[in-house]
Amino acid sequence: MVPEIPIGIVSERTGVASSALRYYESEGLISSERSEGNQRRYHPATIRRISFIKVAQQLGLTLDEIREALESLPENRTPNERDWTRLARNWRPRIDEQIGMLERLRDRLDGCIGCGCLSLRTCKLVNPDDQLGSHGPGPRTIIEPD
Amino acid sequence: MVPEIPIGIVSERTGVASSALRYYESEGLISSERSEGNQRRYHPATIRRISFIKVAQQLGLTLDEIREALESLPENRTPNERDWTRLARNWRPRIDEQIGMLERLRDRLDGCIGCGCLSLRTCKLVNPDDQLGSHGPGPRTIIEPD
DNA sequence: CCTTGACCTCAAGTCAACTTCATTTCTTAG
DNA sequence: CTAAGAAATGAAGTTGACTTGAGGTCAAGG
Repeated sequence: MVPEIPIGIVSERTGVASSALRYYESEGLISSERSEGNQRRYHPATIRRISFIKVAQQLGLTLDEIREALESLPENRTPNERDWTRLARNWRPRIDEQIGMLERLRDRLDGCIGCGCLSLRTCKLVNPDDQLGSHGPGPRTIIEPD
Repeated sequence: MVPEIPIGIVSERTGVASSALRYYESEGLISSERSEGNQRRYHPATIRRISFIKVAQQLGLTLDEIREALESLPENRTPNERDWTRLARNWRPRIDEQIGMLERLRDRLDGCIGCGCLSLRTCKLVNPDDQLGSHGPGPRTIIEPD
């Protein structure tokens, strides 16, 4: 018998509204048991799961993608350190990529917007590798590495 | 008489769909003149403006915020280097902040998610400065500096 | 002149991620 | 035991940022 936490407390602890928690459940991101009177009771590990969801959202992942990531967790037991660490490590490249994108943006914005070249297809910020159209139309630099 | 560019070309050059350009106009982010036959004709400077909008979106700004930023540009003349540079500089802190947030995330994710402390309000990732509730409920670290 | 493709407008639709509402049921402190 | 406050449900509404659709106009090549 694990302590079971009501939705209000989970909401308070995670900063996620109760309505959002119900929504997450309807979307298959989290689960709950029910009390005698049909109210949700959460396993403490669910709080970690919810924190994970929030962090993932900060990274720009959609709930769909997050659910997919969460599906790699074991269902028959409470996820342990190793499980979570594995998940976290998968994000490393994604985080590095985002940081790189922002650094490029920062380092070039002044000169690039300032000089007006942001309007040209030859701009390094907009087309870092000069491969125009290689990934469909439009500026792409900010998303792609040098 | 400045060369006036039709919407399709602007779309092609910026990678923004024509429908989106019309939408931006309806939202007051860009403007256009009209041809004899009532078709939109854009000033070349508008392309730079649109690129700016795209970059700003990458930074997570809403169109509302972007419009506000753009309103600081002069309306009676084509914005020059100085105008754009000033705008770009305003973003510097914002970009730095985002980079910082991601670096903190990267540096702590392994240990933090791994050890399970992500579920606790004392976690550094979730509450870096231990000022619980100082900005409303919920984890905030990823958004705030050390 | 005709056809094709680019444009026009306005209304409505879409998608993600929730929130709000109305109504009913639990749970718990006094 | 009772009243207040927390929770449940299902449907509908919201917000941001566009896209799609219907029905009509414009512009250019053959």
